[in-house]
Amino acid sequence: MSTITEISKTEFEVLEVLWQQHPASANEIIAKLNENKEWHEKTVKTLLNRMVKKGAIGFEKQQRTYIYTPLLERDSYTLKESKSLLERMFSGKIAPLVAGFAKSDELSKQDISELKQLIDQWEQDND
Amino acid sequence: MSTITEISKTEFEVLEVLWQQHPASANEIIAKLNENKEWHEKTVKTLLNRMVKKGAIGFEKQQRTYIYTPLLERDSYTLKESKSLLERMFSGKIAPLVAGFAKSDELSKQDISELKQLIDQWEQDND
DNA sequence: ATTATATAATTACAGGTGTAATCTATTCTT
DNA sequence: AAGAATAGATTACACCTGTAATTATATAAT
Repeated sequence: MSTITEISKTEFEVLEVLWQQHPASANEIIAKLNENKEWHEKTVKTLLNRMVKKGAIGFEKQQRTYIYTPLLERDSYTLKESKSLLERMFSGKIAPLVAGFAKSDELSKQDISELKQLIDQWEQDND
Repeated sequence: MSTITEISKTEFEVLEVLWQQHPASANEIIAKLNENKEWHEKTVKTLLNRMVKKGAIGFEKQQRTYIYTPLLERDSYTLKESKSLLERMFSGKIAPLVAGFAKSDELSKQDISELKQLIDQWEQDND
């Protein structure tokens, strides 16, 4: 529910596949993770365990195996993290972050058009 | 020079005041930090020490005391961190991050106008 | 029923972090 | 000169992280 939960970067990667597809067993999660890079089964199990303890995910027993589900919403978690970064390095403002990308040529035509789209939408919704 | 350096959140806070004003002695840094919240002198010294070891800051001896200087550019560090977050949670795209803010009403009229400004500038500079 | 196998729980372990206290060498006071 | 104050160096210490190995337990196979 409320995002008091702190999760680490690797824990996030595991949670990510659970967000994409849940509920899921440890083995399903491990298989999915291994599509991208090598993950040791034991490592993933440890991370799942830690996230259970942190309350970031929950599970149901399906006989001997556990079927996990996220207890944390992706959107609220990423928003919290984004706000934290903005707070820490850009006085909480979004523009300086975007300016940093612009300055070092990290923005594509596509990015710009997506941003314009968002702004248009915002302006329609507000005022 | 090249930003290989990993610094922690608290280290960043200390480095922040050094970026604002350098070179500076430990005491000057401590004084500045304490304008905002309580910082124990020993803690700050430890952090300075660690950053020296990491190569994030350097110093010159002024008799018995050290005068510190950042060896890391703020802009490149914040850009690196921003990119890292975007990579990890938004497939490297900026728009979804901004969309998250919009969705939860975290954008002000001011933010929007700053973003528009940036976009205009970008369009002028590019194509 | 015994053994092999699969799952989860517990333990490991080095390196980072936040937060200091203690030790050591030097400089300022008196 | 002797003692006090100070700056930096070293040590402390619990908790988090990344990365597993080991152990215990339950189930499947023979």
